Amino acid sequence: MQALSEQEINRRENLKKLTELGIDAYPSDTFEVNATAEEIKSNFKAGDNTYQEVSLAGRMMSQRIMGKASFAELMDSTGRIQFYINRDEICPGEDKTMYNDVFKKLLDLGDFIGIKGFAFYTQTGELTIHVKEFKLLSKALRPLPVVKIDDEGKVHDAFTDPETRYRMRYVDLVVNPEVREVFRQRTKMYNSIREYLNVRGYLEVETPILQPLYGGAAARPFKTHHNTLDMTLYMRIANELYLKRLIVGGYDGVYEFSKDFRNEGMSRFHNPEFTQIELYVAYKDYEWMMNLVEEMVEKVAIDLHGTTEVKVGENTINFKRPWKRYTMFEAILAFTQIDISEMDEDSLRATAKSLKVHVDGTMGKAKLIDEIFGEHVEPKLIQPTFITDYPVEMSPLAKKHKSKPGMVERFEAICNAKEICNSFSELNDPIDQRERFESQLELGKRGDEEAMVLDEDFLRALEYGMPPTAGLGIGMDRLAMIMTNQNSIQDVLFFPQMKKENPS
RNA sequence: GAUUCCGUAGCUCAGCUGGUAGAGCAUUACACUUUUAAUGUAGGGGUCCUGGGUUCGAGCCCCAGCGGGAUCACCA
Repeated sequence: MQALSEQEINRRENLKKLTELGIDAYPSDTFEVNATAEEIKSNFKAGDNTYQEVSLAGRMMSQRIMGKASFAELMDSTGRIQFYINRDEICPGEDKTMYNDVFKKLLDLGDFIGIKGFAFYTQTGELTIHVKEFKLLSKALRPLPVVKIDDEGKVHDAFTDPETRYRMRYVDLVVNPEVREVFRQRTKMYNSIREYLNVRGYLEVETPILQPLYGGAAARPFKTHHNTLDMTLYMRIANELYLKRLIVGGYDGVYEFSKDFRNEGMSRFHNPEFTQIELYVAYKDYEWMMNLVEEMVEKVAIDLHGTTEVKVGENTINFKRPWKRYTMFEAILAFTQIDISEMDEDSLRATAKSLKVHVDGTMGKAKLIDEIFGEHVEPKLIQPTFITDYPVEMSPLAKKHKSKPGMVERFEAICNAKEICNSFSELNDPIDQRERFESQLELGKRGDEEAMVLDEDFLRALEYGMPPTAGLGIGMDRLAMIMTNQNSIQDVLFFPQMKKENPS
């Protein structure tokens, strides 16, 4: 253990002195709370008879001691409120210990206390709790960063170091209320989606995270081992194949908020564990699903912001239906003025080169189209936009297009230049599915580490028959970044993955 | 993985051309019964990320490592 800092030593000494005074710094009894800072602030008016016997609990975040009276701030989960303490009211008798020693010296910033008293306005007009008694609820042995806000609302000495904020999120949450709000919004987003789907009768389910075969996406997995069964297990990269098994089993609609794991690079858009929601609905197709996505995401925006407009960085994104729809070819035509819909592989490669897109010899038709799109279209799609009809080679689990050869019935929604969802009419032809898996195996043999593996049990399930089904995956972290205007995935994950901390 | 910037007190940050460590807040002591970035006075607090090197002398220059951010590449 590292040597204690001066302030940590002081706090430990204060703890000892409190114990000597017979004060338990970590009492076990409940402290009854009957009001919150926010509630009092929004409801109390001077002269009211309300809030005259309040009881609040939280951390003491600042102290302004003026001799025999003091002002301090209490922060509970709803916000901060000032309180006032007067020596002779706290200590009516001869013994002034509770004020002179306990309040003024032995309490430290960050300690949890409970206060009882009444609400009033000070001479300067600040809503304040006049404290009649207080109680230490839990002592903080480490000092918090001190962030101050002046009367113009300017923040001084903000706690901003990203490394410390992510490693010690608990501290970040204590001192940065806007961070607490981001995660409230994230939960609200989940609730909004859950509500939308539950109302429609879809069943929220749980499927295995530890899987004997990883499937449903193209990615490298985390590998682990079960001792008793002596078998290799993988952390799921997607839950698609399990949810489809449930559709085979007879449910009309199933969804799961799925923590998925991919053993790949990290960036401000990528964390090794991340969350997708996947939804599968029987007897529907991708056109139907497009309407659902529009409606559901529009609802999320309204539930979070009261409007369909959301500010993200420099942009204002409007989720109001209907969203723009392009086929892949139309989108490329619109942004490059080149019609590639009739091109063979050679002219595609030439076109890609002329557009300064990176090409190499291993790229097939599908990959070339994808590169052109990624380079020249995606970065320009700020407002929510559907891109439909992808080449079959890139979508081994999607159904072939009903009228366009070589294409599958698939769409992605792009927003703020990033994919936020991926969806298709699910492939339910077991023979076609086997062939697609087999061509994936070929890719794997040629060294593609992300190629899908063949899942015999999934094929067996399809052979029992899966109804026509529309499937959807939404990257919840990406959506949260947009909905809460955060620049990095680390800012919408409580505990983003970090390297090992320095031992010093 | 590549490039680039960064790492100094509990927090936020200065630190010049290499000359022996600074500020504000926090902390300690005293004063102060309606303050609010409270105030006044006086003090204490440092493995300058780690390890090497150059130098009479390194927070600063060089090399290596660790950690973080940004950008790029693969991917959601």
